[in-house]
Amino acid sequence: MIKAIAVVGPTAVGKTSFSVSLAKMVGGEIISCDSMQIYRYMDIGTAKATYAERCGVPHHMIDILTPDVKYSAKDYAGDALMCASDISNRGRIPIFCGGTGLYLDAVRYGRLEDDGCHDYEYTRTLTEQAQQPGGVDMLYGMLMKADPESARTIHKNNVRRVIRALEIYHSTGFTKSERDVESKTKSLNIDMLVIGLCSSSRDVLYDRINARVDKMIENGLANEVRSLYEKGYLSPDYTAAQAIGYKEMLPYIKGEASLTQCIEDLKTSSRRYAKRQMTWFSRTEGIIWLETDKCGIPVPFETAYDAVKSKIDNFLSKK
RNA sequence: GCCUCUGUAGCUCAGUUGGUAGAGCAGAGGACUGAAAAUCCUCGUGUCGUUGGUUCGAUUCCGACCGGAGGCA
Repeated sequence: MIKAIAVVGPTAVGKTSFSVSLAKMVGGEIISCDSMQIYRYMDIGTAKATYAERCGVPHHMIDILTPDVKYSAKDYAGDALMCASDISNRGRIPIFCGGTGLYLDAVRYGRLEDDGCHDYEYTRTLTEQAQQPGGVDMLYGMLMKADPESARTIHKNNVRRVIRALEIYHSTGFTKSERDVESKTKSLNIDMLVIGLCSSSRDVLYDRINARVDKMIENGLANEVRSLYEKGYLSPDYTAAQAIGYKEMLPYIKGEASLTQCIEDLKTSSRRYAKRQMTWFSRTEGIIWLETDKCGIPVPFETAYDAVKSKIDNFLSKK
């Protein structure tokens, strides 16, 4: 069983600096848990830790793919677990750090074996059917028949998830609900202490987000987006093109919107994203919350660390 | 100076043939097991510019005034 620490929380809350200090404190290495930092050339917009910010602490799962490659939670779970295992074998502590809740859950609870639960031909057909008039209701009707339990928890307008549930049933013969129950009860490969960073107030966090966006612009976000666009990396069907910062800046690069407008949109998207992350992590099992700022000033690491030190010591020493 | 249009939710605007109003966006809350920085769900009382008048009753009709836009001089 691998022992790992995770540092999670909404965007701009201060995960990067906390995790680096923590790594130095406990002798750890960072495993990024971020669906967009895995892509190369997307540095400013994804707020990757700079070389200086890393302070010599090794960072993994960053810059592993070009932005035209599709990646998934399952891929991440496999790759990240290998990293963690390697770090652990070298006698160091793997520290997951990032804001992609699903990826972290995939590491903790996901299934790693490839059991052929994909059928791209099938999902393409369903996606086309969803575009037809009445298609959404038809797909939902199919799901109610195949997997009534999932149908109860998935809203019919959430076409993506309706289709995913249908795909699972179609390609494995098991319903999504059956598989979920199974993965909830299986034994885990990793024991994780999850520390959730949060802000003393919503306003403080939002101020930090807005300021960070302004900083990204200063640091040349527009040029980064332009360069990706020119290389064809922001084609709408790439996962990377969904990244906040890139999709908001694109209208400016294309000359379709003003810079001011795009910056506003980028700030709005980031704030909403932060809210979704907080909702997600508020339901994360065993999470320990830690306030990392007061009145807009980050708390010194030592002060924050003191609040969780005993829990970390306990966790690391228990066999 | 005169004429026309306009003033309704934080923003952009509907609407009420007179019975105190509703969309989109923003905002708030929530869901989430192989696309997740994605996807989806729920939530709408605001001196209807101000002030007089007509009316049982005015945000709606009439007048004046104060903003804004355009036109003529």
